[in-house]
Amino acid sequence: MKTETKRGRPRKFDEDETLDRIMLLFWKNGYSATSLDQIAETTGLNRPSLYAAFGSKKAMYLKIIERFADRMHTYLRQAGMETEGAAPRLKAIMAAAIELYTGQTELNGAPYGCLAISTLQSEAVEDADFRQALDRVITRMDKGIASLIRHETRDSLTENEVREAAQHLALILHGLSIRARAGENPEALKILAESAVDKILPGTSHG
Amino acid sequence: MKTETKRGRPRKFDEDETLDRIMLLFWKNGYSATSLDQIAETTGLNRPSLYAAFGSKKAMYLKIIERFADRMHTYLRQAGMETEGAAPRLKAIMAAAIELYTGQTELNGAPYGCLAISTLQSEAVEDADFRQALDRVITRMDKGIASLIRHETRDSLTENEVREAAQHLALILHGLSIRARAGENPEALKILAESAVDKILPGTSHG
DNA sequence: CTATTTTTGTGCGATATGGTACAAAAAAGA
DNA sequence: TCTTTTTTGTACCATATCGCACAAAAATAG
Repeated sequence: MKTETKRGRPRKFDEDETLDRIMLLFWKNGYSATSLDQIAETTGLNRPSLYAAFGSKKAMYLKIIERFADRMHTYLRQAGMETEGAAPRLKAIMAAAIELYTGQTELNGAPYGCLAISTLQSEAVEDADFRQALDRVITRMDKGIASLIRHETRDSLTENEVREAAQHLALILHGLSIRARAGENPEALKILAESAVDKILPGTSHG
Repeated sequence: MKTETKRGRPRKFDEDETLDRIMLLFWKNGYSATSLDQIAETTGLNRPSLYAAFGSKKAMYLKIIERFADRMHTYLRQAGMETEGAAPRLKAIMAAAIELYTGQTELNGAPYGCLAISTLQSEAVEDADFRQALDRVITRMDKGIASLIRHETRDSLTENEVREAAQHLALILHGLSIRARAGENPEALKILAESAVDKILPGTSHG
């Protein structure tokens, strides 16, 4: 624990809180439409301080994406642990994701969808770093869901079935993020998510 | 047919070809990251001409989105008519969409995903016109797929089953667009799409 | 108290931005 | 030919953009 041993003038701001504010800006406007002036205003910092702390606008954004992905991971994992069985856990995870997408969590009170899905795409062609960040987020979601399915359905599914079901559910989830940002009804999205799990997870009763 | 009856100086450019070039720019860079200078350069027109012909940057973009949705509609409809039966038609449509998303059509030779899904989202929160445009594109896709399913499975499905399956497939399709723009393998996406149809369409054999 | 280190804040610089005024150009009408 | 209409192209405007010098400020170390 290294505390209070730094030499120079102390920082006037809390780094985590500042990153949260910047995240909300990027989440609302996207990357290109967010300016350093806006960031400076909502954080109360001036540009040189921002630049010194986080580097360029791009570095700031990519750091925030990574941070978001981490938080999302733990948030969804936690949501999945409140029930048992593959299908119920998957449904709980998807319901939790939809709640976040539609602005019903403390992380974001507005229906902005998934930060990565909503804002990374438009920049993904011109800049390879953005494209890779997007692909990492997707792959991470695939693997996370696959790991849950694999764990909950020991030996009853082949590895291919597990991975395929996980990708199908991730595809659905990303589609739901888009609809959340398009302003669609949260409850309707939850119903879609539930029935999607029933259809996609092998061995579940098909209505 | 009113031709060659206009009074003033003739236009130096073909409107359709020009819109195509602008579309590709927006498709690549997104809305905010595309400048009028870039548009002027790739079209060979200067800004006043562009402005006179299409209005503001925003009007230009929204017109191009609408035009894209129309083309996509006819393109997918045509792809679906080359087979018979609900599942084969849906698979053909999804395969065609993936080919377009991954840059294997003459409309776009690069893997940019769906123009609307890729570029509309980031602007959808700040500007209600963009959000509505996004929602229209989504709803149109829902209805198009539902209409096909309804037509191909007369009486064997309830209206609710039809609409739900259509929305599930649209969700998958939008997820696939994201993955295409993220650079994922087109053949892998096609396999995912095929198996998704098998799982989602009621009454199809479940692997 | 002095030197050192780090952050802050003012201010700037070079360029890019969306949009437009205005005159020249190119067609048709009379 | 002379007017009218429409498009073109130059030049411009006000502002916004990202990024950075540079000195003052605020802490610690000796």
